Amino acid sequence: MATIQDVATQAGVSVATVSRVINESPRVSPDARARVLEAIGRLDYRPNLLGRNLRRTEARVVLVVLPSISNPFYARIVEGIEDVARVEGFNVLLCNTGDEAERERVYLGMLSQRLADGAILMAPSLRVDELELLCHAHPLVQCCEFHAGATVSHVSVDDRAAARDAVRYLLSLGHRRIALVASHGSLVSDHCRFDGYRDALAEADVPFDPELVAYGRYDFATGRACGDAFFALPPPRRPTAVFAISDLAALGVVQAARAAGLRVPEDVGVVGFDDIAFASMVDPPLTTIAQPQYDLGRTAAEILFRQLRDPAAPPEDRFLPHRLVIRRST
Amino acid sequence: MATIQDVATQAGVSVATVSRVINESPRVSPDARARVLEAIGRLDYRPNLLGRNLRRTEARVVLVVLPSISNPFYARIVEGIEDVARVEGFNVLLCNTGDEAERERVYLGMLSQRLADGAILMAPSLRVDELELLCHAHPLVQCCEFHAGATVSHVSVDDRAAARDAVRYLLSLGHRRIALVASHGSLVSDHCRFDGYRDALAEADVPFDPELVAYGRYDFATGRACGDAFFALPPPRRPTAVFAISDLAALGVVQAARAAGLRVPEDVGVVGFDDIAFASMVDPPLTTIAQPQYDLGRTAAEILFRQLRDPAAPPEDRFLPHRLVIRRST
DNA sequence: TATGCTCGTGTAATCCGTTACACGAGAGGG
DNA sequence: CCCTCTCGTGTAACGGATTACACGAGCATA
Repeated sequence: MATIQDVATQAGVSVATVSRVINESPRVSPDARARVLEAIGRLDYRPNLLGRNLRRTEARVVLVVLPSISNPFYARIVEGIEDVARVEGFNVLLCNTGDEAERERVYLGMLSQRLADGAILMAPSLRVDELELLCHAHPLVQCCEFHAGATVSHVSVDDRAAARDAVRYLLSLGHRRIALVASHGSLVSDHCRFDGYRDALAEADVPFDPELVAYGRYDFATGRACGDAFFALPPPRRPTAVFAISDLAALGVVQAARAAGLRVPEDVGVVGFDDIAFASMVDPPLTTIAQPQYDLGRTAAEILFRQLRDPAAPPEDRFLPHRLVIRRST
Repeated sequence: MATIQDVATQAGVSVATVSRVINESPRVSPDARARVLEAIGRLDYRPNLLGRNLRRTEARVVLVVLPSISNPFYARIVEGIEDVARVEGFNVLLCNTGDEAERERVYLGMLSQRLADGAILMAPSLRVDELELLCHAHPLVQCCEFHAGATVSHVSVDDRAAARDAVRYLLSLGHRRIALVASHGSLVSDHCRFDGYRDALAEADVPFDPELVAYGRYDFATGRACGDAFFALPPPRRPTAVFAISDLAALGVVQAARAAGLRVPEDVGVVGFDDIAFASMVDPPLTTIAQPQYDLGRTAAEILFRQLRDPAAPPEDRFLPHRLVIRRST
């Protein structure tokens, strides 16, 4: 593989001049530039970026840390991040943590090892203090999920308002027994969506009934299990509608309803959260709170690059608008 | 940020000794080792991997090139690749090409720029000659899709046999008007699945009817459009079953059937391909050909690392077993 | 003609580890 | 007591680029 030295020799100039041509410095005579370009072409020279990166102390890589890329909700966000990163000349390194804090730590260690310049965290399993420490040393952005109170940039929808909108809508359809598939992790969306649910009930003077809240994760199995529990309740206590913390969980609820011999939406209404592509592919198409996934990704990346350019920039908290998408599951 | 020199000074040894400790060379006295480890701890030293990588001329990165991570079929494969890469100490760089050959070229350029050591291609849009050229210079594995005849390693299921099994199964249910949602790209799965379809029809002496084949891509919209066309046919000509080239397309077909007032599976049977997680979450759960996605990823990675260790290793062609998963859409 | 610019270019230091080679000390054998 | 080995360690070259600094040439100004 040709090196910059080979090009220099071939073109009859010094390595400095070759480097200047590559980096489009104006201080190169047209003549020298032509000879260098010619040599580069002849030798099929491509700069060794390991050398450049070492010299510049940058990797031009951003970490995208998430529990699992198999969750289609993240996939679309990643595309938003990638599109911004590409125009900035950065690469996206995918970091599946499987929700293990230790794997997350290993990946984030790449920052201090200089293999990455910044990171976007989707659902941090790190403790707040670790996060804070880290963000003093490296550009960091939380996307969608975040630790409330941490002085780390973040971008997300207003989860509380979004959940409130979803439940208000169910109330407006006349539902009074509205169940919630929730999660009690340490992330804001867990709390906020729960709070939004209670907000809406309180507004409508519908008493909160703990029997109508089941906890789990954000996946299909959780929805199925919670749904099974809800629909096992005898008719007066059984919910007539379910608000699920994610579309995946909502799909599980729909399946549980069918298994219990209930029709959606006639016997039970279901609302999801996220608006993944699948929400509109299934039958019945899912009513859900749409998160602007692609824009969440883009925005997170934009904030990250701002911090990369100006390390002194203060952390930003950005909220993007959500949207209630009414389909046929309600 | 501390460098190896700082550690050396702090520990009262030379940088060589520090390096030996880090790389677990046996030629270090227990005493020196202890002092070095102590200094590393005190300074919170982490080796700058840019320096190491330059010296070793490796990036410890594998490229995973695919059209779109939003397709859940790929997501699971990526996890298989990642799990193997992690134990090898490699990172996975995600390369969404959006099916643009140019973007694919840019990403693969990272190989010659030393930012990556090898690549796994999911659905190459490069020409065969480019591929061949590339694989002489760098370890390369094609996963799932591949250019037939290219002397580049690959791992996939036997697409032709798989499609044959799917159609045989529909025939065994008594279907005679079996439609196919196909694709006419240059990839093998396009051809092979088509061939398998014809194989099965021929075996059963069912005449091939071009009216029952529609072409598109692998996505939901394709399935919907092709399904709409099929179900617009008047009853004697209308298919009683559809075999779709992917689960996503099958989902589109199911939606089209519903839109046409047809019940699945009573009026029309649908079989997909891939067995993505969603196939079992929808209603009716999809009968499909399961590809061992995770293992496809693992195997591709294993072949890649074999080639990385021994660049002279001959290309491998590996076929993994598929499986007909019968659910309720047939 | 001397002075001071600008311009183009080259030399060499630098980024940070890794490792070939050299060297001195101590052990063991003859 | 000398020779040979092994062991632990250090020095310095090296990987491939970037860039501060220096320098000579050419030109304009005084």
